[in-house]
Amino acid sequence: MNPRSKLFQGNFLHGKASIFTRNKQSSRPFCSSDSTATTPTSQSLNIPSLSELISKQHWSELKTHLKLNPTNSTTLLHHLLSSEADPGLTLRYFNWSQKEFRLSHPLELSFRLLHSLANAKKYSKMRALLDSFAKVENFHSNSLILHMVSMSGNSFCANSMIVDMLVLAYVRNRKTHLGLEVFKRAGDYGFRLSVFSCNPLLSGLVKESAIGDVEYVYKEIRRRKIEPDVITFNVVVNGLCKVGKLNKAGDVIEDMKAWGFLPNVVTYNTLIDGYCKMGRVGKMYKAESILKDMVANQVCPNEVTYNILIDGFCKDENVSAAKKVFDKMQRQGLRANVITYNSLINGLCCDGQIDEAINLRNKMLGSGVKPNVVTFNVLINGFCKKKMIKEARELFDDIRKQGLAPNAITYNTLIDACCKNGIMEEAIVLQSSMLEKGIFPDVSTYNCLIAGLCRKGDIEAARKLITDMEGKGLRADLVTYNIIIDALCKEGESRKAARLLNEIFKMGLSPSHVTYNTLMDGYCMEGNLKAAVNVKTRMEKEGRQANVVTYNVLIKGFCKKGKLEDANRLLNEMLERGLNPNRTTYEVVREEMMEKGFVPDIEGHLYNVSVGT
DNA sequence: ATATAGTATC
Repeated sequence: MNPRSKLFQGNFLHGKASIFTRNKQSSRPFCSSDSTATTPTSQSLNIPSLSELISKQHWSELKTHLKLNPTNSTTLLHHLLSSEADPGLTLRYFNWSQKEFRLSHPLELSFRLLHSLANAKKYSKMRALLDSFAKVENFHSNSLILHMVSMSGNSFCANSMIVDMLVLAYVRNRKTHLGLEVFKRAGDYGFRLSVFSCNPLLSGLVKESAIGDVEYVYKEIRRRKIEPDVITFNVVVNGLCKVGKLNKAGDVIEDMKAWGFLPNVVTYNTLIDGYCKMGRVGKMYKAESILKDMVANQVCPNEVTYNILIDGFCKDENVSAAKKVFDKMQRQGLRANVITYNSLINGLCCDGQIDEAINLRNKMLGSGVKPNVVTFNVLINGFCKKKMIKEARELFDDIRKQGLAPNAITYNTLIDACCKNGIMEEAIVLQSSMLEKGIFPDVSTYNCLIAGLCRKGDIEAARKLITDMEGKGLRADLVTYNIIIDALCKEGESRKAARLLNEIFKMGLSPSHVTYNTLMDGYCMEGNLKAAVNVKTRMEKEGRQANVVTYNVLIKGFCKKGKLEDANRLLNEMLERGLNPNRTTYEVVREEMMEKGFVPDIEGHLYNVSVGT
């Protein structure tokens, strides 16, 4: 028996620090575990000759020696780890034996192997081993795992490295929350993590929109004095922007400057995109002022910067401003790419300028930029919005001629158009043809069809389709519920619709703005303004601020009942909260208030909206 | 390892 494993066992069983562990670590959380550590018994095995077989890589011969008793393979691993065996070879034996005998060696041995690989600087082998570990790992508690890591090796550096790589392995295998848990525990042990794990962890948390966790990790990076880099800050800024915490995103940029890091083009682009997508009144003005800041700080805008602004202006229903940015971009010597064209073509389509959109597509072809399936999707959508189904179908047929393939979004767009134009049969045919092409109808496909049936007032058929969909393993999502709620409201069954809110929570979903706004609209149509206002209160209690549509719905409801003073009060409240009135707001006010001789306080502002700023 | 475009519900 070798001294190392004896020490290991004593240490493990009694929870005392061995001479190999630092005093600091003796207070680590102790786990009484299923100690799978086996005491090596070499009597029955001829270790030297087996080691010889491994070094010669005579696997089949080795198999015949070991297969009588597979626990022998673990014993052999023990010996390899305790001897001077080459770690690379031990790793090969480790992988081979696990696969050959369909077993998992004790966790402790995996980590001892990692330590010996670390000593031999075989970092990519460590990553691969941890990656396969993270793939199957679900059941061990991370406190046990960290305990194992710290017990199975004596180098603090190697411990930190292994934990760092473990976080990365979890994140890469889409187990972000396990990665986060290890990150937290690593703090208890004092292990030093690096940007190589922290950045991907942050990025994974941003993708899951776990913004609270992003902020926690960011704080911990500062507290634990982990060296960040520009990317660390950029990811955090992105996370904050995605949930609309734009001021906090600005604070992080100030932090980074104080830390000695200069914001780069990605930092600025991220913040500009944040304002474009989540900003309120004057957001595009703000976006352009960030662009000016960026230039003043000698950071040169790139294609992405301009693409973000073009899309921002288009979504803000200001295509002419988007066109100006498009021209400016080319004057700066930057080439429009497929995303630039797609964004602007989409903007034109949404604005009803389908001919302009086609012209731009031709210009795109002329300048040698190849369209992709998105280009087709936005144009098909443009034609569909104009009820030009024939043209949309022609474009659909062109996709394959261009050597491209339609995707689920292409089909969904067409299916939705058929449903909206009363040709449900066509929609069903398209749905089955997508199956033939190996593109699986998704929840959106069903939502289009369900909405189509609801529009016809056939809620029963819609419910049947939901059952059908769930039979195919697709779960109803929030949009599905919103569609049903809308249908019930339109049938004058707002109370029934309201009961679906509880069902939404039961499904582990949470109602969105659309859900509440739809229900509010239902109550307004029934003339039950009190119930509608209660929905607004409930929504705000759930942490969802009223948006423009909320106000439009309520204002319309109050106007219909002749309560113009109340409608006016809501308009003011909307502006005070920094919300931008849109065309609908304007139309509601024009038609419902002005006609009754009532001039709302914000008429001047609405006038600007109506003519376009 | 970070930033940009397209479908369905109000």
